[in-house]
Amino acid sequence: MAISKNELKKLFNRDSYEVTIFKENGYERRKCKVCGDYFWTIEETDICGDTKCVGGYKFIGQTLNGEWDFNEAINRWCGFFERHGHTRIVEYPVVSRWRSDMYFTIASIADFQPWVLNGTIPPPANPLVVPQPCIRFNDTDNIGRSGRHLSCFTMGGQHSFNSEKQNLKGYWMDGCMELNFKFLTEELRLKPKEISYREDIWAGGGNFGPCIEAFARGLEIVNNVFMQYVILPDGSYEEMEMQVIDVGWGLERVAWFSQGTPTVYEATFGPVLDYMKKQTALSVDPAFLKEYSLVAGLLNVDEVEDIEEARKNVANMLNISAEDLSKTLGPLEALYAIADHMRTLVFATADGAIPSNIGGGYNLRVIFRRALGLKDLYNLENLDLLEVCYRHIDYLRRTYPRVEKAKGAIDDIIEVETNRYYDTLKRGKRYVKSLLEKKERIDTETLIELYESRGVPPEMIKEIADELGCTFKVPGDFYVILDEKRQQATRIEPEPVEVLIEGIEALPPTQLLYYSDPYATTFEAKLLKIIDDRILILGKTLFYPTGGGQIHDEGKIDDLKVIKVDMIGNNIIIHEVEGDTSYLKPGDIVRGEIDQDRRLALMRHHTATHIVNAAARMVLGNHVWQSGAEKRVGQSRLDISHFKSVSKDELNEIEKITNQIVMKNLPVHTEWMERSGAEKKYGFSIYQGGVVPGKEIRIVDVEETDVEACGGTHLRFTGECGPIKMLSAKRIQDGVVRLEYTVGEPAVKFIQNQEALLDETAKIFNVGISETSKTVKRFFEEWKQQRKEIEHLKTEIAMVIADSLKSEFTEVNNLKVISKVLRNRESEDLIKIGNILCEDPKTVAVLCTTNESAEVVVMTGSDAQKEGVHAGKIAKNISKQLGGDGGGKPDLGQGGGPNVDIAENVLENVIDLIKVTK
RNA sequence: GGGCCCGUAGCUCAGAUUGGAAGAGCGUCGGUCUCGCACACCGAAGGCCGCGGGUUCAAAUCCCGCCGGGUCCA
Repeated sequence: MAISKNELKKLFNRDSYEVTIFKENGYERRKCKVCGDYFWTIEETDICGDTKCVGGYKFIGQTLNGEWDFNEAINRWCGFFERHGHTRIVEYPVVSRWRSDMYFTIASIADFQPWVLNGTIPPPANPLVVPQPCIRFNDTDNIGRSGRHLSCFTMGGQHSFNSEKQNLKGYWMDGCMELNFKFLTEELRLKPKEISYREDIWAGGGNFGPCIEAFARGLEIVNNVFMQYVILPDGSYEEMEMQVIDVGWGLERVAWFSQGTPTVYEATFGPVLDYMKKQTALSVDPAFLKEYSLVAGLLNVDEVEDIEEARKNVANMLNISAEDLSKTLGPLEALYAIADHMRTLVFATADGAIPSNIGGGYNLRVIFRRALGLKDLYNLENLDLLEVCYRHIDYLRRTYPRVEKAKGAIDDIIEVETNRYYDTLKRGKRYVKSLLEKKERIDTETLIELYESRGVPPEMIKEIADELGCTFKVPGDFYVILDEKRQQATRIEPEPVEVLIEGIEALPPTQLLYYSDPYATTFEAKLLKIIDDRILILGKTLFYPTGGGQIHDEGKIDDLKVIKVDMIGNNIIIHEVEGDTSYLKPGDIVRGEIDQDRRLALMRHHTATHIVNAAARMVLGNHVWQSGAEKRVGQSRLDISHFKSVSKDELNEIEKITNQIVMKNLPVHTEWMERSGAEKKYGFSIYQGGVVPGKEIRIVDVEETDVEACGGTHLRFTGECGPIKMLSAKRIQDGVVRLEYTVGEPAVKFIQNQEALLDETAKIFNVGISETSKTVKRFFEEWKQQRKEIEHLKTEIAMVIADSLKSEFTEVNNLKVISKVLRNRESEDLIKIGNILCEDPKTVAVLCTTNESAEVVVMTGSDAQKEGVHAGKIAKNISKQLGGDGGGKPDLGQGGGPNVDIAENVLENVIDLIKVTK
């Protein structure tokens, strides 16, 4: 960002922050003597109220409002704002499929980005509140230990939108702070003097604005953010057209504050944590826990350099050693973390995310493995993670009924992931053990390889080394080196070059004829523009452009062949044609005709894709989401999220169901709908294909089967698909399975081809098709059998030949040199013969066989080697003479060359050679 | 989306840098021992070195592509 926070601060002064509620209640502006920030208070104090500044939490053990549990906190909070003119909207999924720039919903405002904030569509209500479950993975190390960090939390989004252009009029700072004050005093029953408000700046995503943090009893309860300015590319800034109140209440935190429990976890996980404590028979002295939690607010890796260091300080304050502190709290912190991690997994699974090694799935895998690791570290055998998930579901569904959807897959996911984790551990341990036993030095390079490729952290190596009694020290800079390596690896990818064709901005959007009648083949249209003599832009068109995973139509415009169709800019379709366009000029009426066979094939594949998607969900479970697709003429593919490979049986089942849907001949309805209306009616599962831009979206509804937002061309009835033949299911990534299939005529052709292959195979063996596999198996077995027999026979032949050669030696320097050219043998045979000959240690065997080329094997007995005869060198020399090359070791040399004819001659001179090459 | 690692006997893996005879341990089967079993000892069987190309006289080994699995990160 071009402007620093300090520079931004200068833009706002006392007047920027003094809202009506401050004036009315006599709040005065003061400067905090600890942090130096300005804040507003009624009290005679010069400390702002932040946890750090007041020296820890002051609300633990106190309640004011009747102890709201998690669900009640949400209802109370929503209820308050509903009574004060807000509409409560249904929360969005935690998996942010409507956005391509993030995997998980990280804040309530994300629900409205980009479509609402950029003015494409109006907000669903104004002002509104939404209890939005969010997932963040940036503080995982703190979870369980800080007492307040969570990987999944509910952000109570309080939003008010202001835009003249769109005629949106909500409240701004005065109204916001009034509501804030009211909630804190009337609902949470805080006294006005207990509340202090700190001035700050909020900046993010190219926007910034003032914000006011509310503190009470040593806890920041909420940050009121006012999105007001946008930063321009040149570093300057201007007022946003749409100004938004973005207040994100941490509703877990509200529940915590209301109950005054030692940590946020007790307040949030309710019965789940009780169950976990009971299962593990874990208890910590409540008095100690309270004392600890009062100062635990100071533990925060963000603001304290080193969490270990911070813990030492806390231990000091409690008058115990850091080790004792860890020992006492470790297991409890593990429970907290496990509870948090499983809750995140529940939410994510309910919305269709899956642990994997890619994308957001990796974060899920990491936290799940962290949970398993903690469970093992503290020997929490009686803790059944699946049961923890079920209890979370049971508790959460009171507010979020949709978490029930996690039930379908979470048992399988946990089983698969658990096995994977322990398999990896086992493999890693075995490997490290073998390294250590071989007494190999484990240098930093090996450490990095172990970590990055085998998932073995250095700490584990240390553990294994200790077990084996080896010495091993984890280099202190290990993670630093890793970091550096990563920074080197991260290159900034070049922005995709925007294809901007000059002069098209002025053109109106092309009228899309393919939607009104996808079966139409000809049309007439006015030519608006010709670019580079090959790109035509028409006023309207039947040609479908590449998009939404469906490739473009082909056909003719007049007599020009259309080879490519794309949509650019503001819904303008460009046709790339082949041929002479010189006769055309803008304003001409042209006649278009699309290739109907191709279009129909594409429609069959597209409608079939929706059917396959639905069938996959039926067979594999509701966690299945589309994660990519490509619809072509001959065959198509659909990538789905699934946590293991799809078996052949499952694929067959999918194939069966898809064809049943086809045979039912269900109607396919298409309809344009307003975005939020469609979301309300069908839910977020309509975004199977990912991001769909625009105010209005097109809904494709395959009756009783599948509803998706989709811009493709579709059939009227499923029966028109014809046969759907599933071709394959491959796991292209962990967590993603690619289904390939073909539809209609190409499906028939494929089946016929398969049959032909089988026929051909059966014919070779001269058996019926039903006998083929049996026969092939028998042939393969026999082939192996006979190969072995040949092997034995070769050995016997070698013995015979060796026997006959034994006496054919020439004595040189007390060595027995045997050289012989054999016909039609293999070097393998020569080695066998040589082996027998060299049982006599004085032997030097030089053997050659001639087929299309000559192969040479030279072998030496032990005495010959002692004399310095080098088989490899001799083989090399001979092979070179034969026009090739060779080499080898002192006892065995091999080589060969193409000059078969002179083999005899070359070997005749071998004796001289031995003398020379000694 | 990017990077890295691994596919060799039923299982777990060596061999790969430096191309030159496919190995070990466990398991299986047989034998010795025993009334019998286990142990111990002796022996044997068991390999399209993931698949397909390329380089080479020669590839488990080097290069390219594919398939299957694993792992670290944005």
